[in-house]
Amino acid sequence: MSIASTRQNTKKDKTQQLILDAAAKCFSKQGFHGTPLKDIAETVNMKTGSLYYHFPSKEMLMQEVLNKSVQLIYNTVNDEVAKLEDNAAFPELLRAAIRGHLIAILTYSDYTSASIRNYGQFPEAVHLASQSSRDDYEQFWRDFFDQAEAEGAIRAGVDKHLLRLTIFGGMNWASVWFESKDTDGASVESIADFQADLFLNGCRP
Amino acid sequence: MSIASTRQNTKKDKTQQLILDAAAKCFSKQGFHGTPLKDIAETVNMKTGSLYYHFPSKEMLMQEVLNKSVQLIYNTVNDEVAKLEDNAAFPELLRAAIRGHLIAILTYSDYTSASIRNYGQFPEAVHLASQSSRDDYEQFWRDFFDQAEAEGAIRAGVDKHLLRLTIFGGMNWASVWFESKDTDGASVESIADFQADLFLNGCRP
DNA sequence: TACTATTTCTAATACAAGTTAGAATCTAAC
DNA sequence: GTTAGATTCTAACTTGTATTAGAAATAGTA
Repeated sequence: MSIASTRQNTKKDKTQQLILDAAAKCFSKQGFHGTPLKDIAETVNMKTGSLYYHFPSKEMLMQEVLNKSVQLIYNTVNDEVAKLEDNAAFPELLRAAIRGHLIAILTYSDYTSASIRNYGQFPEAVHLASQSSRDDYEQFWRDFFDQAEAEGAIRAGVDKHLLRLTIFGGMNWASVWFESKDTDGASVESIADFQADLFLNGCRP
Repeated sequence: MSIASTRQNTKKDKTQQLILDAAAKCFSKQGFHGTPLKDIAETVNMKTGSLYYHFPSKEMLMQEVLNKSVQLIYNTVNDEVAKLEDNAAFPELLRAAIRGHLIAILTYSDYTSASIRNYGQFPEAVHLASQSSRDDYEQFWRDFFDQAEAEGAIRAGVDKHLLRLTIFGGMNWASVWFESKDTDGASVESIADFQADLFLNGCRP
């Protein structure tokens, strides 16, 4: 209802996007409660009150940022997986899914880390508004590991639930440490390859 | 200067601990900026102003919570590792270190998730005050993997830096999802065993 | 140019929150 | 029981912030 459908190129939509971008950037750095609307307004060269012509409340702004974040991640993961051959095996699929998740998280880091870092803290209404999208994405990964297990691609005795949560942790945590290393650090692809390899094969010789 | 030394059993120290506990609980749930002092005061049946008899500012409260959090984690990890035989091999050591980190994170979850979840958001002064402790703990893990590599316990080509960051992610993320599952979910020990096994051997058959 | 709709600004409101000073209360020792 | 010290409360002050209503300005159109 909010991302794909409001893609007209009217001037109004354009400034709405600018405001949303500014909000994502501020929220990601200072948190929801730590960000005054004044900061967001200044980022787009506006006065605070003017924001209300485009958004009904600060909470709604956060809601849009969170929704867009989930959409971006889900779409990117789907894209990366879709690039593979139809008969791709589990290791390739996992590598692609991790790559997609990391690309989204680290490319659109304003949106995703605004969401990931402060998810626990914003109001219940914001949580509820993104619940179904997040459930969909979670289900994607559930199905993914279910199928892998059915194919015998996962070692017996491995708890799929903990597996998914641990992999999520490894990926999402990257949004915390990745940033100061714009050029010198590892590339997103190489991080994805590393993590996929680690989760598949471990670090032992 | 703050944790071990102020362990007298005077009434003053006791209420200071109560306030610190309340602050940790509130901060962990609502974040630093999202927590009014009123909430902390009510948790210990006080009026807001009375807190200032024990703490000079809200920021200092956060600082103490963060410091205690780092200490708790580091100490617990050391304890778990120290329980092992002197000649314990890398897999056992890693399992113990992960167990310690998770025990700390999930047992003292008020303190640790107050710190982990909002670390990026609180004022610079708070960051600086905990910098050295955090550096020490990070160095512990660096040394740990350096030695493992020297012993040939880590597969050639595995990036130790990414390895440490990814393992940290897997562990720290547990502070986000672990909580509603007090009894029905996996125990802390079993989570630690699972994660150690995953990072060591991967999930493939 | 004049008129209308869109967008932004100004200024005020209302309330919440961190902090402080001094009064009030409680505790414990003499 | 009185008194001194420790602890908490009351009541203010100041600042900041989300939100709103209406004025001003801008842009587009006939």
